[in-house]
Amino acid sequence: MARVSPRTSEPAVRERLLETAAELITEEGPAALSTRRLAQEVGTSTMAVYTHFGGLPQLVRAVVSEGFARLAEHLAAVPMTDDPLADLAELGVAYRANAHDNPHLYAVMFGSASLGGYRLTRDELAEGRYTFDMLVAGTQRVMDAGIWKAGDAEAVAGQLWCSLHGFVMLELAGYYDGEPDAEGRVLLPMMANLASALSG
Amino acid sequence: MARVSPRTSEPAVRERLLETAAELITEEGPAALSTRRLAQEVGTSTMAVYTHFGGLPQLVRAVVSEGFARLAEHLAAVPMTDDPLADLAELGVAYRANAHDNPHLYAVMFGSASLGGYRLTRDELAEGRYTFDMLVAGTQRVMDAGIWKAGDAEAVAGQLWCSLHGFVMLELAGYYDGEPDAEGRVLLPMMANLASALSG
DNA sequence: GGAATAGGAATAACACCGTTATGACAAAAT
DNA sequence: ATTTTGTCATAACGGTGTTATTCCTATTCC
Repeated sequence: MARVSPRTSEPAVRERLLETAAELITEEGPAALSTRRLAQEVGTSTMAVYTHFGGLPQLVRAVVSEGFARLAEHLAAVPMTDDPLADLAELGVAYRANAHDNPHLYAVMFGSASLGGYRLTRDELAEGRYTFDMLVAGTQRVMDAGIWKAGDAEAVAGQLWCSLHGFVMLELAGYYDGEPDAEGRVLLPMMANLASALSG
Repeated sequence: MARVSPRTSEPAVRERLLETAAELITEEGPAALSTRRLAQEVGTSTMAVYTHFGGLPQLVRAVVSEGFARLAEHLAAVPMTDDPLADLAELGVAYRANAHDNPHLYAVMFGSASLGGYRLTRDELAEGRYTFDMLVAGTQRVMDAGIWKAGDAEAVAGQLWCSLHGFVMLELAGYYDGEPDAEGRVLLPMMANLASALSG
């Protein structure tokens, strides 16, 4: 069984592997993450990756899991006011901001092709759906306030998610590079337009 | 200078490398593409990749370029009727169909993180924008017919592209796996909803 | 026609990668 | 005190992209 703490209060190797791996992906991209580089960075041997995670793919999955947690934190940090529609827009802004702060990590989270081309597991999909649930809740609030006509909040939030995710991915790919104010001139109008489609 | 044809009418090695690389990515994923595997498949040595393309990344760029060409073909094959709105919907359906037929290739085309984490060049972005231009033209037709209120067709098409791309990416990642009729229940309603926001 | 030349391709090597087997070592459990 | 168990270091295996070198062949020039 896992040693609780080896007397010394140093952070466990597992934690440091996770943190450093996330750092490497975030700062230098997925290609910079290798067992040898990681082991050197943490100050251990490549075996640590296998004793603690079972292999590099599983470690990446753990990093992805933390990425979803960060995203959830970003979204949860958005304050709820008495203007549900503005709150929903802020949710979109926070969603994009998180992807911008961790572009490589975001790409790994949703980019099914990267890092050996593994597919997301049921659990990872569930973590993504948790993000989606926040959009559903925000949409439901707008409907409950009578700003949008009542309807299938999941379907509407799904459309919202597609637009958000698509915009973020295109932006990360390099489109909108010549756009100085993508948030004000693309993201917000997009959400406003979706809103107008459902108002009344 | 490049030999025009070595007397024999066999397809040039460069062409076969390109075709086989696209096949490998399409059928087995990006991870299956390696210089040695490719050389063996084509019946040459790994050096061919370097003499013809300069390296694996450049070859991948060439494959991506062909992927954009395929996408353009798919979209150009959509017949234009006297119902511009229906045509635009068909454009979206064709867009998704192309991504479904070549999921790995589509992911490489837009997945900035995959295969060594290279960034798209200006030229590749331009090829993607050509796809975008088709959406702009389709949108313009709807506006010209008076179905949508006249306005910035580029902005509207951009929103359309975000939604389309986001939906396709999420679908390829595994969300919507439990949805038997994603086209009818997600994609088409999404486009219809965007349409209603702009009608009048 | 023969020689010079240039470009394509094969071989082998280098450094790196993920992974695994082996063994040493220290902390728990008995 | 001894056994057990989890952790990590070392070294090896097969694989990767890339490069230098060499050979060969087809074109080009005279």
